[in-house]
Formats: sequence, C-alpha cells, structure tokens
Amino acid sequence: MRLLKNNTSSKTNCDLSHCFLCSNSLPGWQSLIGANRKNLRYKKGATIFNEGEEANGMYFIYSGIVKVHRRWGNQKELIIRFGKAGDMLGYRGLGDEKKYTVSATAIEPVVICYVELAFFESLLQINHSLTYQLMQCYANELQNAEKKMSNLVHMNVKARVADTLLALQSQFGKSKEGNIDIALSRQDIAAFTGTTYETLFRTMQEFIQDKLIKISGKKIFVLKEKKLAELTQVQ
Amino acid sequence: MRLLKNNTSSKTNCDLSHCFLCSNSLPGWQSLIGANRKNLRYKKGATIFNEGEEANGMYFIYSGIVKVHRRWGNQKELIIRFGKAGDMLGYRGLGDEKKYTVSATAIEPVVICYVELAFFESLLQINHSLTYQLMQCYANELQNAEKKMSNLVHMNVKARVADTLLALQSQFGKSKEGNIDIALSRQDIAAFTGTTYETLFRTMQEFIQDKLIKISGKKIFVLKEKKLAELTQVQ
DNA sequence: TCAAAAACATGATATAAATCATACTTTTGC
DNA sequence: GCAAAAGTATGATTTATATCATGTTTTTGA
Repeated sequence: MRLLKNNTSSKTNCDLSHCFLCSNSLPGWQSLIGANRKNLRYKKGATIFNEGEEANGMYFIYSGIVKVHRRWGNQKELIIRFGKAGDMLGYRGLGDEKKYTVSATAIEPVVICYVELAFFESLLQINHSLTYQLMQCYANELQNAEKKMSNLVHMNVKARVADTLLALQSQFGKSKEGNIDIALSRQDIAAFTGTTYETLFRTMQEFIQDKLIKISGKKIFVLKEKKLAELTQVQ
Repeated sequence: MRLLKNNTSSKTNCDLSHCFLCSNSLPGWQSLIGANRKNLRYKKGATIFNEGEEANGMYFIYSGIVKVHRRWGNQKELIIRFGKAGDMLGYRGLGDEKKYTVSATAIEPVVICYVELAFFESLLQINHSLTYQLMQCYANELQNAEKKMSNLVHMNVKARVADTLLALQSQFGKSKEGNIDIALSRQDIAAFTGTTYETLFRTMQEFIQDKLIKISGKKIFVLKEKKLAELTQVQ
C-alpha cells in the first residue's frame, strides 16, 4: 500500500491524490470522487466502526494511525493489524455478509476519506484497475493473516514479541532518534502480540536485560535486530 | 464458492463448467481455457505445492479434498482451511511475493484443473467479472482468517474443538447416515484446531462422555449442535 | 487544577495444555 | 503377505503463560 508524505495536520482535507482510492483511479475521475467522498475526523481513542455493525462505507486513511481489532468478552482483544496513511478500512464489508467483522479505532488523531459502499461498488464496476488493485491488496493481507495465524499457534510469547517489534519497525520505520516510529500503549502491543499485558511486560524486560532493545517511555529502540530475528526462527 | 455434484471418479476430466475459473468466465472463452488448462491428479497424501516454492500457477479443485496448511519445524503444522470441489488454490501467489506462503496437500484423491499464472493473469486483464469474483472470494477468506486468528487467541481448546466440529459440518455437510461428511485423521483435526493430537483426543472423549457427539471410526456425529455452539460463545 | 481513570510496574499463584512415555491397531507399500 | 509406518489410545509430568493482587505513575477531562 501507498505511503503518504508526513503531512499530518488534522486540519487538512484529502488532496484527492494520495489515498488508495484516488491513486488507483484515473485523474479524470477525481472530481467524481471529490463529489462523493466525505472527510471525517476522529480523535485518539474514537471508534471508526465496530464489529457487528452494518457495513455502510469504505474508509481511506489520509493521516493518523488506526488499529483493526476484534474484541472478546469485554476485556480481551486481538489487534489484527495497524493502518496508516494510504491504507484502507472496511472493505471486508464487501464479502457475503454486509457487516463489519472487525472493529477500527483511532489510536492517534485520524483523517479519513469516506465513501458510501454503493458508490464504491459502482466505481469497481467501471474501474477495472481499481478492482485489480483491491484484489492484489487482499492477496497480500491474506498472506499476512495466514502467517500471523500460524505464528500464534506455533511460536511462544518470546518469539511473538520479537516478531511484533520487528513488524512494527518494518511498518512504521525509525524516527531520527532511532526508535520505532509509533507510540503504542503496552496494552496495545500485548493485544497485537496476542498475549496479556503482564506477560508482554516481563518479556520486554527480558529483552532489555539482554540488551536486545532499549526503552524510554513509549519509545522503543531495537538494538539487535538480528538477534530478535533469530528468536522468531524455529529452534 | 460453488459446490460440485458428487462425481468423484478420478478418471473424469474437468467439464469446463464447474470450477471457479470456468463458472466465472463467459461460455465463449471455454475453448481458450480448455486449450490452456491441464488436468492433474494427486493421490491421497500427495503434495500439490509447498510453502516457499516459486508460485507457477493456479489450481482449481475439480474433485477431492485438499488441506491448506503451514508447517513449523518438522513436526508441527496448522491447517488453515480445507478446499473441496469448486475451490481455488495457489492464488496467494498473486501477491507481491511470487512464492507460495502455504502448502497444499491432497487428503483424498484429487483432480485439479491447472493453469499457468501468466495465462491466469492475462485472463484477469480481459475478464473484469473474474477479477471481481476473485476479489469477493478474498474478502470472505479474509474474514474467515481474521475470525480464526481471534479464536486461536481468545478461545480455550474446548471451545475451539467445538467450533472446529461445527465448521466441518457446515463446510462438508452430513452424510445420509448423519455423520460429518469428511474422513479426517485425528492429527488433521488437531492441526485444524490449533492444538496437539493428545489434547484433541481428550477433548473429544469429554464431548462423547457428555453426549455432545458420537464417534464410529472416522465418522463423527454431532448430537447436540446447540450445546456445541454454546461452548464457542464468550462465557 | 484536581479527581478519576487509564496506563505502568511487579511479585505470587494457579492452571490449561504441551510434552513425554508406552502400547495397541490399522493402513500402506514392496 | 508381511514389515514398516502411520494412526489411535491413555496415563504421568512439566511448563509456559494467564490470572490475581497491589501499588505507583501518568494522562485526561470536567
């Protein structure tokens, strides 16, 4: 998926060129898209949509970070993935069931480009290339999901935490300071790893002891990437 | 996905009308497809493709049952899903990486309709509806994968076994006798549930004791579907 | 700006499920 | 048709990880 330059002012509207939808449509269609899209703003912690709700539209992230997650009971959750500028949300609604099967929550202020499902589907009918790109995007997501599924069953927590940190660094990159360029609560890191806060905490302490990582508040520095990668391999 | 009538003679070739590829193409194209497809046969236990291998083509199941799985080390595996007549394999190869990220193995004799990836991709370029159907198929698979991922983290083994049995019955239906219409080894059921053979065995014994299911060899009879379904709910 | 809530930090304890061990039975290939 | 391999069956033991409990610090919003 496409990356966006670092224009995260929450005042900005989508410029009709960077999101998944626009970048996969011919320039001539942008006025049509512009006329049918809404810009939505969410503050940190706000729900974008909830699992079980009627799927009404497609959400294209213009700026900010979103977690895509599933809840269990009212204390447990699994974070399936994080979405950032250029990513798409809600498209699972295209399946047989027109309901969201996951939830999406802003973990920092987010600007969304939103279109109604009916409009999006009509775009797919006339824009072959958009459908093809969407299909490609799914193929990748499926691979990720299948890999994650397998990791959850086969890897122990230590390996999964190592994998999580490397995945976060790969998706969000490093800041100039050198830390992974995303600020997550330990709770969210645990939910992304598929473990509890306490176990995540202890595992990270172990990594700090072993000098594999370094921590300063919410800033995480990967010190020994190779060692972490080794931990994720079958022993 | 589409179901096929019970014509499982391994001598039969695909009739160019039932598989995912043919049923989503206009009749006029069938001669083109016929000229480019190969019919492949696999016996029980045979590997169709292996994770890590170069992705060379698309596989459409004409008859038989296939497991799609990922290995870990050389003793552990997770079965991601089962495929039957009308289903498709190998399409993950369309993602960024042109390698299979999962393995596919025949668990009973299988007849496959095979086309080269290049041919399939050219079909996608000219057949908009095929691309759209493929995309829809992915959307469903993604929902399944995300649900399974969440189940693996949140549900205990008992709930997962109940879920597995219901899922198998829903996918493969019941025979006239009333058992789930697929013969799997306990090992495979365990791998699909994401647990070990021993734990699966004990859990099934518990279900038999509680009269939720009944067993005769590889035939599994679901006696109390509702009770099993309750076990899968958050308590 | 102050109270309440969320997040962070850690030790102690419980337990679900994996692992190990062993024997019997069925299937498969030569 | 028989040997080897795969699958089935079950008890005993270990262990990784969740759960519980409690206190501190930070963030948030009224």
